[in-house]
Amino acid sequence: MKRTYRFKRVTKPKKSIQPDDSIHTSEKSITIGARPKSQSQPQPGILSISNPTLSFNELKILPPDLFQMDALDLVLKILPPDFFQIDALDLAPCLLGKLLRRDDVILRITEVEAYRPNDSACHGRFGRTPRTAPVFGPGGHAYVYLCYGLHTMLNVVADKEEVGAAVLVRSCEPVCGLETIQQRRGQITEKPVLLTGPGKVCQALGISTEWSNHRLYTPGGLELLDGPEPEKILVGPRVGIQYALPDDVNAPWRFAIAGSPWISAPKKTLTLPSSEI
DNA sequence: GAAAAGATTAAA
DNA sequence: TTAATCTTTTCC
Repeated sequence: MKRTYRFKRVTKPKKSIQPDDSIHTSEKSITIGARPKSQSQPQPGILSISNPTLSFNELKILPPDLFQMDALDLVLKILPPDFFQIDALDLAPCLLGKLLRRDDVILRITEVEAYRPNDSACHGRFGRTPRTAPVFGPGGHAYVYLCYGLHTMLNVVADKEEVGAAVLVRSCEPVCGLETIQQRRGQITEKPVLLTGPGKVCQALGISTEWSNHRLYTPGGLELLDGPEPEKILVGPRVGIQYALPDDVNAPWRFAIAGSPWISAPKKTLTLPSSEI
């Protein structure tokens, strides 16, 4: 398994980190900006990272070069298998804010839907079939399928083996690798239209159905990483399941980060839970 | 073996 | 609003 470190910013960066700033990495720190070798302490205007935690905002302003380096392993943490082995209804909101990484692309999950056992909208409702077998595997695997013969959908398998539950990733916000995302999407834009919709997320990650059953908790390929927790969460009924039983159609099992523009249509059906109003 | 439908998207 | 597109499941 990949080693994980916790990092902390020990000096304030300049107003913004420039892409051509030099980067120094070592076992215990990442330093960005010109820093004379003779000086043991970071100078003002230099970002130096050493134990513990790099914040999400800091992550976003790091220069692209850093993300092609092994140093990235020092600041991003892969979530362990245990994280996924819970009810899909509990896992779904927990996935908001988490990061999906494949090669130089990192996406922050902004919208999800839970699919569960005894749920007439869940692909597991027909039992274990060649396509849905991963859904019945242990939590933490990917379940990827083709929808309408055109679009691939990425699910995170939830709960214990044999349960048959998963969480659909419906929308994301770009964190790293914008150019690669735009290239794969065939659309040069930074607006939400780039990543709001489950088919778009898969396209941006370059994921096909061959990725179904891939382990998200092992380094390499497609990974699910820890990320900043959202402040408030919106809930609402799931999208595009009119064929299901009324109780399941109405179940509020769709979740999204409140205030985020990176949410797919329809948005009006999402609200703060009654307990927070 | 045939037919219907689908956890969608982009364009008109 | 609709076409595009194809795998899975179900029905005969």
